[in-house]
Amino acid sequence: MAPLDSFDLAILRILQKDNRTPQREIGEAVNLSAPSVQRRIRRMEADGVIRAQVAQIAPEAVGLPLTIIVQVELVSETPDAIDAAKQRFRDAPEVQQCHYVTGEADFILVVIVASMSAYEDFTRRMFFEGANVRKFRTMVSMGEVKTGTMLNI
Amino acid sequence: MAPLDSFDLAILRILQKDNRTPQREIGEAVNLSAPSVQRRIRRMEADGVIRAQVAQIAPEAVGLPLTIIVQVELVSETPDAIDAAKQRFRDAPEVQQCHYVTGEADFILVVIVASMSAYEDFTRRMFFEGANVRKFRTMVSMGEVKTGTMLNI
DNA sequence: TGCGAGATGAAAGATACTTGCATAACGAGG
DNA sequence: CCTCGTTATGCAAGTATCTTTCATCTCGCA
Repeated sequence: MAPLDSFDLAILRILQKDNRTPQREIGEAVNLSAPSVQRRIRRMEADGVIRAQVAQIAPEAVGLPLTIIVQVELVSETPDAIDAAKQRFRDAPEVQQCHYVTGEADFILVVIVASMSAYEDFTRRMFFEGANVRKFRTMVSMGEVKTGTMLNI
Repeated sequence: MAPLDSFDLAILRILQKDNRTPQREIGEAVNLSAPSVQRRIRRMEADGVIRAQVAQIAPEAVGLPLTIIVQVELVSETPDAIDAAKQRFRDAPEVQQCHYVTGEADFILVVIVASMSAYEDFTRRMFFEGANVRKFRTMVSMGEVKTGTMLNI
């Protein structure tokens, strides 16, 4: 995997703001022809530098107004138990983000749901029924101060 | 703002996975012509249902391998103090996500940085120097189990 | 100096996007 | 029950963008 040069970074800076910018326009901004821009984008996609190209949807506009952050602590922390928990969280459609972390908690989840009762249902499926969870702490978001992935590159 | 019908939701389901799917292809999937698909996408952009269309970049590929979740507790919780903190976090390029939450903490931040010393520098700018922060708790991500925004619609 | 790998830009061809227009569906009001 | 106005739709044509090809260039290295 070839390292990224300053052209690649300049292209990424544009694409992470708006990936529908025409290649011609990107080329003008970075001093490269449109085909060159395209080849670099393709290479970065193949290398996994660009993970996906997506539309970001406002959750409240599609009936999912609740964002909840959850700290999860496991009972058993054997590798198998941790892998099982990871798989469980990965497969849950309500889970937007999940991090395995150091510190007092084992996992931090960002969950988006339609209502509190939907969240209650989620906790039952995820944290009870032999789920190896010692305890979990719920923090309800009262406001999305900042969202998205705008890397500082 | 017109409510979303099942066509809109079907289009969103496709776009949040891959927004470079051709409109013709989307049209075939949802039983609509390409121009209709386009008009619906434009309307949802104008209404703010679609917030942005972006490329998702792998942080570690651009020299930002550290993801850190921070719980922040303020000293003063007057509206002015809270707004000041929000503005501070919003303006910091290292902050990817910031939620104002209920519970023991006031804010949850997701911070992406190049190194621990970059994080230390960040904490000095954000949490010291008269920043109205009583305490903050750092949790370093040992693994991104799941990332992104794939709403369950 | 000469070679080879890799990247580049110009141009042509293919694909996708956009617009104009006539028609059809839906509601509100007579 | 009908008519009208509003809105959404598909088709077709025009425009812009993307993609491929190919000749050239650059750079590292022998």
